[in-house]
Order: sequence, then structure tokens, then C-alpha cells
Amino acid sequence: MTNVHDASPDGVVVRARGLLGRTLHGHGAAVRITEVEAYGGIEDPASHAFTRTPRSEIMYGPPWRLYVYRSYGMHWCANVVTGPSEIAAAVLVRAGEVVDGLETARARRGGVADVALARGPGNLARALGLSVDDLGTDLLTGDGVRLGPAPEVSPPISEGPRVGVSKAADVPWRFWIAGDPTVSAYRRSPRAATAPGQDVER
DNA sequence: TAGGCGATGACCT
DNA sequence: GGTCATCGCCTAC
Repeated sequence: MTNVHDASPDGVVVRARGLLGRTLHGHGAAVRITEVEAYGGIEDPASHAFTRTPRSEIMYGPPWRLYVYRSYGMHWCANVVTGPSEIAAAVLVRAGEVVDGLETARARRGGVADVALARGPGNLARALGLSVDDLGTDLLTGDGVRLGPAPEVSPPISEGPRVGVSKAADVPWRFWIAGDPTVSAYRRSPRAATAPGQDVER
């Protein structure tokens, strides 16, 4: 577990958990990450990188880059490439609490409750003003979109099955800050096969 | 060139 | 809590 070797699947999990509580700065707004999902790259059927294509190429590159993709034709989803290059692992940022640029986020989201401003991958990207223009942005040195430092105190973390994925949906690689109101509700993918004996918590 | 598919969001009951 | 609507992109042929 303390084996944080990049090449191990555990490394992805460790990095995913490590993103919780960190701040993600977007365009004119920033959120404190409260919910993430880990994707194991080439070893994970649910990952876009499972099949190497031009779209997923970015994930095979250096870590700490931003991978943005469009879902259902209208939603943008933001991922943090965690690397290493050969594994193409990434972490989907699912939800966050707006901590800066509140007015900007509100304007973009059109009058929803503050806790829902960045609830859900698509909403979070919208609140931060993220789009395909930010694809490949280096989150450590980027001027606009960037990642803040880790919190001094690690937040309490809960884990569970991933949301919305149609494959490997029973892998408990979804992590969120326990009790945080901005965390999106769990919903299993309609296409996900029923996992025997895999009860959904909460 | 055509078809399939999606890591969703919003709305309705 | 459950169901439906949506659009564009990606992959395969």
C-alpha cells in the first residue's frame, strides 16, 4: 500500500485519493475537489485509454496533464492524467466545492444551489469554464488551469463503485470526501452488467 | 461513410 | 428514485 510505484494499479488509487481536498483552478473560478474516480488506463476496460486512439493519446503522455473529453455530445468532463506514460492512468474529477470565483461559477451554472455548482463531471467543467481548449494543459505549471497544493490535513475519505461506467463498474475506485454535500449521488450505468453480490452502499 | 456508443444531466413522478 | 432526452465523437469497415 505504501508501494506508490507508478506502475502499480495502487499508484492510481493513491493519486486519486491524493487529489481529494486539493484545489483545481479553472478560468475565473476554482473548486476544492471532493469527488474523484480512478481509471487504470490500459488495464482498465472502463478507461478511454484501454484502447489506444488519437483521443486517448494524451493520457499516454506526461502526467499531470488535463484530459478533457465530451460526453453525450454536450457535457465536458475533466480528467487529471496521473501517468506513467506506459499505463495511461487518469483520474476523473467528478465534483467539487467552489471556493473561488463563486459569482463566475454561478453565472455559468445559471442559478442552481451553490453546493450543486460543481456537482457532476459535466457541471464541474462548466463551472470552471473548461473545454477542449484546455486539453493537454500542464496542471502544475499552467497559468490558467492548474492544481493547488495538497491540504495540510487529509480529509476523511469514503470509497465505492464508479458511477456511470458500463465496464468494470464493480471496481471500488470512486473516492469522495465523507459527508461532503457537493458529492454527486451514486448512479449505476444503465449498461452496466449486474454485479452479483456487489451491493451498493449507502 | 456509417453506425455505435458514451466516465451525463435534467426532469418528472 | 427512476426515466428519458441529447449530440457529437470515435471506431470500425
